[in-house]
Amino acid sequence: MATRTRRSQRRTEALSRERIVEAAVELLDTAGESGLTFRALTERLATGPGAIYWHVANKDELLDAATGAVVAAALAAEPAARAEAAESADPAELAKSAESTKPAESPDSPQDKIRAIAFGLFGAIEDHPWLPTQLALQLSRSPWGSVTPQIFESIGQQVRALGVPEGHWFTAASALVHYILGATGQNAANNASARTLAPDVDRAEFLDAASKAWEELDPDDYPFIRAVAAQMREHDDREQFLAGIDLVLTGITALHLPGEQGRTTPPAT
Amino acid sequence: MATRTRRSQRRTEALSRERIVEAAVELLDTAGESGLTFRALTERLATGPGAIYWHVANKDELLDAATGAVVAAALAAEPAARAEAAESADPAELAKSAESTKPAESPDSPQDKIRAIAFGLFGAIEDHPWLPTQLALQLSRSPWGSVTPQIFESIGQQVRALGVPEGHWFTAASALVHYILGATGQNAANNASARTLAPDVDRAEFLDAASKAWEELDPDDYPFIRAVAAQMREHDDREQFLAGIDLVLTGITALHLPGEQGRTTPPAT
DNA sequence: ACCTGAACACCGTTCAAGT
DNA sequence: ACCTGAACACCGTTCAAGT
Repeated sequence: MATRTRRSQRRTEALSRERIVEAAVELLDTAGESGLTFRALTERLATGPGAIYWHVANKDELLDAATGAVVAAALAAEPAARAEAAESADPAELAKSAESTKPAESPDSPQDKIRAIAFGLFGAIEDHPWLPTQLALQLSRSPWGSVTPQIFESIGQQVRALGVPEGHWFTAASALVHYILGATGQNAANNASARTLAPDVDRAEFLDAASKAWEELDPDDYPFIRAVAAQMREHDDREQFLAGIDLVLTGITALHLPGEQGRTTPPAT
Repeated sequence: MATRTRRSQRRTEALSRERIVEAAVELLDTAGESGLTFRALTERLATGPGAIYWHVANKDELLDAATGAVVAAALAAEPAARAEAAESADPAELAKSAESTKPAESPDSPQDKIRAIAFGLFGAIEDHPWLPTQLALQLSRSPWGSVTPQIFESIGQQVRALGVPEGHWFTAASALVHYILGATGQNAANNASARTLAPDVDRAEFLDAASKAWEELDPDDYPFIRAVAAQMREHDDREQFLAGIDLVLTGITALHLPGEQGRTTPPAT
């Protein structure tokens, strides 16, 4: 802890948009969304606010760039993500789901690639819990800004590879992306609140507490949540997340399967 | 336009948390998220900031209360929502999807109730475009605050009524809620950006412009989005939204159907 | 118990001035 | 072209004081 981000050191390197975005991500990671201010940024970069505004139009653009950088990294890490997931998840659980009666599906099937993309984003929130919130904010700022299309595109390509009829591409890709972003956001929030409420306590204990809180809800108003509280206690985040992906994938597959008994709506013609 | 929110008029009514939240919603609706400030609020309510802080802990709590009020209204409007939706959607489209080969399904089936809940929230964004963003922000503030559980519960009850095996309740309800919130957010953003970019132009022209922008993306980087751009031009928001709901419903139904050919993962035991 | 409103700390952003 | 840093407008929040 001798040379801890000495500002005199940094001063030598030239300021650039890239370095600013990098510093913004670091600040978001370590100090949270409220920790990213222009003053904190200028201190970290040893400059004045004017210098930052030379490279970046405003705070929103900076936030978008930070979000974009992290998402791009997560999507690029696709192949590695699966291995990492296997490593950090409960080995017993993983083995169980791997060996059981899964239908024939090639190792690099579109399904697997979709899971890999999803897992890449899911994993990114561990280091960047602010990601889902910023994705939502960016969506509201500019719906078809740069980040969402990246995710939509990478998922969409696999949807196409899945053999989904063209008329359903948009619907199928949207359903997957929305599920992924929603579940990712939910999980980031859970993590954050686990850390905030009890920083020293581990995840399992937090889930236990949360599940108890659920069980104490008014049975008349919240019968379902109460009933589901028990499941919550012993659920594994990654497993749950994957189960949701597979559920949506099942729905998508049904769009072009011959015997379409589960369908509730006609194709869009 | 004679007596337009005269402050002297209001002064007579006593200040209350309810009235503050009501004013906050109005401000959000008319002036957007950046328009809701304590100064604008004090002016509208003809008080000082201290008075507001007597009834409300801080801005986040106020935002949460506003979000909660609007969501509660949307969920309560369930039955009416369908009728309203039928009225404002393109009649030809609706008729088409209504008469065609839909499998036998009672008029008040869980599926229909889920669609009604979803439509209620979907419809609420017309008047309250800030809703999805605030839902996301509230989620990140307190994951199991008051609003999300309300939505989760009402969807969950129908999931149970659907006959989903208990082990999948959580997954099924989560998938639905995430899709609904995601699609709702996407749509709110589209509406907002349509209004911002071209306030005088109607929705169809905006979609046309957006779809053209998509078609101009680099074909090497965005083959899927380009391919899907054409679909986007002639898509109907509500129809698209419903198609996504039905896709997820199909996936859920497959969880407990006898011939489970679409499944890619074993049940959670 | 409920309300007033001046004051405080902090924020994003600007801009004349420097190199 | 790139950077400096004081200054500005505005924000959420506090709190001693009133009724």
